[in-house]
Amino acid sequence: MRNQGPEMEVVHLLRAVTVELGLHSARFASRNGMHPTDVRALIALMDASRADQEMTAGRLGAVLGLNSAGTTALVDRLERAGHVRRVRGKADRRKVAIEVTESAVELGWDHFGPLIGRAVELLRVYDERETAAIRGFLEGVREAAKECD
Amino acid sequence: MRNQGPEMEVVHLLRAVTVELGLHSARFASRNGMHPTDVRALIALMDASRADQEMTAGRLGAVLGLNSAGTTALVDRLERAGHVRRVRGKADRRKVAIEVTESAVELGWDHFGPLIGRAVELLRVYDERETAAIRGFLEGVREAAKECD
DNA sequence: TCGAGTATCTCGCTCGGCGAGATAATACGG
DNA sequence: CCGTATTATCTCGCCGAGCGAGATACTCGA
Repeated sequence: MRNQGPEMEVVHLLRAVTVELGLHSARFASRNGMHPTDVRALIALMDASRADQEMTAGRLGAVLGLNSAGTTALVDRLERAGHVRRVRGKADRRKVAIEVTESAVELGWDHFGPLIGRAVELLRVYDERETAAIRGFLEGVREAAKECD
Repeated sequence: MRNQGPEMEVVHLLRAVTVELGLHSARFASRNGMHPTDVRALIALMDASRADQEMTAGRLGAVLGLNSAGTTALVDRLERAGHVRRVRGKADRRKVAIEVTESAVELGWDHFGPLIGRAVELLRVYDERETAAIRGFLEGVREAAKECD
């Protein structure tokens, strides 16, 4: 029942990929004296900056599943390491916007750039229908993971 | 330079999938009073059992990147929760083989089964060439993550 | 202006993981 | 066989990430 069609091989492969990508992030973390949570925080911050919306301390904690105390400690760590700046909200001065520093972006690019480059190379060999299949499968899994709660 | 061809969209999508799968594991962990590391340990143990090779305490710690003290604490936690059994090695009595209990397997299947089922469904709609593309891309990314260290 | 609401921070604590070293079992040269 | 080096795991003491509770600082509606 819980056994292998040929599809299960791909499912295990996807899981292996997530494990390997997790280890890749962990190497980045330990090389820079950071913890897994700090890396997740930087990724969330860069995502927000790419979407051109400001990330406050509270929203960051919510995304990472931390409470306010843990979030403060996290931002303290990142700020002490120079990866992040606290900027008091101009409109609402209770809020604290968190901005990644240029040095943190460089650091991240140095580590993740080569991997991203190779992934992009991989995609070049596929035609439109194959690329659509890859995109469709990934989107489907993302939705499924969101909904199977 | 570090900007968007249409390929970058797929790369970001893959990253989003790993984030979502991570959150799915985290839900499993918190629902069962476990920590992320405990879930990773159970996955490693089930992988080993699927490959029909015994997992010792030391090997488990190495896979997870824990030292011996942390590994002992981890196995203590899992054993206390009834997810795992310690079995002294028969050939080499220094070694301690770790076996997942049937109840842990059931627990894992209850949580991950639906997601796996939906992923398998997704794959059914693709023909052989599309499936090969998905497999090829995932294998390529796995290799790239391993090699970009 | 006052009080309710909201965003962040401080304090004290728990517990996962680490380093160092103890213990137990095996391997191996003499 | 015996003693010593080696290997696998465990024990002890400590550090630090993250939590709960409550303090602080700011905003907004009445």
